Amino acid sequence: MDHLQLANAELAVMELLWSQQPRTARDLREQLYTGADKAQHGTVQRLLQRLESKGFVVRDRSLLVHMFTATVSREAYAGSQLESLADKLTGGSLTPLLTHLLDARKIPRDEIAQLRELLDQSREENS
Amino acid sequence: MDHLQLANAELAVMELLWSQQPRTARDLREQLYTGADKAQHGTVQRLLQRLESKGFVVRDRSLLVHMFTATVSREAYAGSQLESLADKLTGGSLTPLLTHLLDARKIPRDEIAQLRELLDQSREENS
DNA sequence: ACTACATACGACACCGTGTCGTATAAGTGC
DNA sequence: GCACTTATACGACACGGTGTCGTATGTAGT
Repeated sequence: MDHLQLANAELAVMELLWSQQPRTARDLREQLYTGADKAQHGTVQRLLQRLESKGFVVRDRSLLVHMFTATVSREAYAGSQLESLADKLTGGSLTPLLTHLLDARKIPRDEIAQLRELLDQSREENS
Repeated sequence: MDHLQLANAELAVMELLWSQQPRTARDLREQLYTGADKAQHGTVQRLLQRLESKGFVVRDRSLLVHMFTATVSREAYAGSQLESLADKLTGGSLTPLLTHLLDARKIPRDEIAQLRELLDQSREENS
């Protein structure tokens, strides 16, 4: 059920849910289309419907106005995307993905430090 | 000119080029469509044309039969994809991308060691 | 019953992709 | 030069995903 992609508009919806949960469709609509010239009632509804069928969102139908909640955290989604990137391009391993960025000095020093810390931490847990 | 995506068939062409350069369109066709039932002459040509216009490939037109070469290495492409993933999902920083995978123990121990080594190496160079 | 607001979903246009067919050009052998 | 082979150029098409809307249907409140 994984490795599915989120399109732009879908991602925008997820961003909102990640920032606050649960939310109503109306709330989402007002946040997404502030210039609410017209009635995008259906658009958001459709997006949510597709997100639901992709498994990224669940809705609480117990109330008249459904409440929507993300089933996947941003970090989990990011991780799965990173995984599928590695699968597609580097046989599943992460190292080659980073190699070029490091060589090209595209990663700031403090980010590198942060990554080192993350890896250290993970080593402790695994011991 | 970056952050462009490669589609499946396009990626397959790039894979071949990455494994050996330069190549002719015919060579690529024979590798891609080994079951060469029909004549995919045009298909590969089209793919190469689009890859060229996306800037992933250059062709040497000096000969009658063009020679095709990738302009981007697999590592560079992988890196740029990783970057755009970070831009889209985590404000450009890489750490959150890895966090979940590490927490979920999805990265084998030796890969972690490999990453640590990579980061150490990069620290030396930057000093 | 009327109104206000929700959901459900068919329908559409748009774009990228993968595919093919055909037109055109360039070289080879006679 | 002519026929033949092989290459490139590119228009055209079907297909799938996306974003959008319109409309039908349902439910609660007054």
